Amino acid sequence: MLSKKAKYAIKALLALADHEREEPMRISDLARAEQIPPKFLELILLGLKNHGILQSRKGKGGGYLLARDPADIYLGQIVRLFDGPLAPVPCASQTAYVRCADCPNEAVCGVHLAMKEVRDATAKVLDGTTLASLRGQVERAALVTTHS
Amino acid sequence: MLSKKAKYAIKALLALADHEREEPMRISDLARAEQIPPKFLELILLGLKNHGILQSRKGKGGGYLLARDPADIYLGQIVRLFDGPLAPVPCASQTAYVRCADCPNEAVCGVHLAMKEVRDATAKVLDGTTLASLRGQVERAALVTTHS
DNA sequence: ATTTATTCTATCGACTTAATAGGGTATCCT
DNA sequence: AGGATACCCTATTAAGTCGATAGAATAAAT
Repeated sequence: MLSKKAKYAIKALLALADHEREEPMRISDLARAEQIPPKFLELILLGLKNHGILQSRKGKGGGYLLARDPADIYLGQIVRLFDGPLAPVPCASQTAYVRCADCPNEAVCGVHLAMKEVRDATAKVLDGTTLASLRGQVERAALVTTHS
Repeated sequence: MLSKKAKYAIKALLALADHEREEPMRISDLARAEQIPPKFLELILLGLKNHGILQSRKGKGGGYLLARDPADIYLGQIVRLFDGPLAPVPCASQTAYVRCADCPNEAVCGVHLAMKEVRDATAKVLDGTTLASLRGQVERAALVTTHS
């Protein structure tokens, strides 16, 4: 399950990617636009900032803006930040591997083998999708919808 | 995250697939072999039985056995049974679709688009893996390990 | 200085998960 | 018949996580 935090984070980032660069957006405006509880969004944006994904400016005219090019912000990083490793089990994680205490030989563990495939498939999608590419997908989908 | 229930279920089912067919296994033996708390495993096997995946026999010489051929038991069904839909968000689920209350147009929602890809990738793996095929993978992995 | 807007810490209730307890019921064997 | 065996079922609990809110502190602009 994707947490609300991760979901809200992606929505907010997409909105920021759509917004003019170098032009900060306020928490309250973002919250209203994306239907997110403002104080909750506050926490999320702060987390994104502390991980170098967002920049912030305080005071009048301040707010949040992307710290990097949208083509350099991967969904995989966002999801891992809020929800932890992509792998369904720790022993199948590439970025946060933890051995199973009980498992005598992970190389011949059915659960391990199957879940490693799941984690690879998930990582292929999320580490292959950037804010920019996702924005492109949304635009193309909007065109299709309009034409019908 | 894969729950312990789902993890234990897969382990137990694999053990049953390895075991001679028509020959029941006791909860206590399965629990010892797979390092699972016996009373917890009891609950899990009962669930599998109530969904037609296992059969049971009571009394002396009783226990649990597979209700179908291992080639007809899909990991996707097991995981869904214990952990719910594979999709990270309800609006991306094929088997348990639920619309997002706040989302005005899901066709152009970035989260929806990305998570649908994740769910499809996950489903491709889990609905493409059976107890029999997984058993095969484990066997092949065991050969490789032995040869080195 | 005052306004604006982010920063930080603490807290809350609701829900879920992993596990255990304990009695009930069906079946087999002698 | 009757005990032993082993599954069946419901309830409970302790711990942890999640979504959300509160409120004061800090920094920047005018």
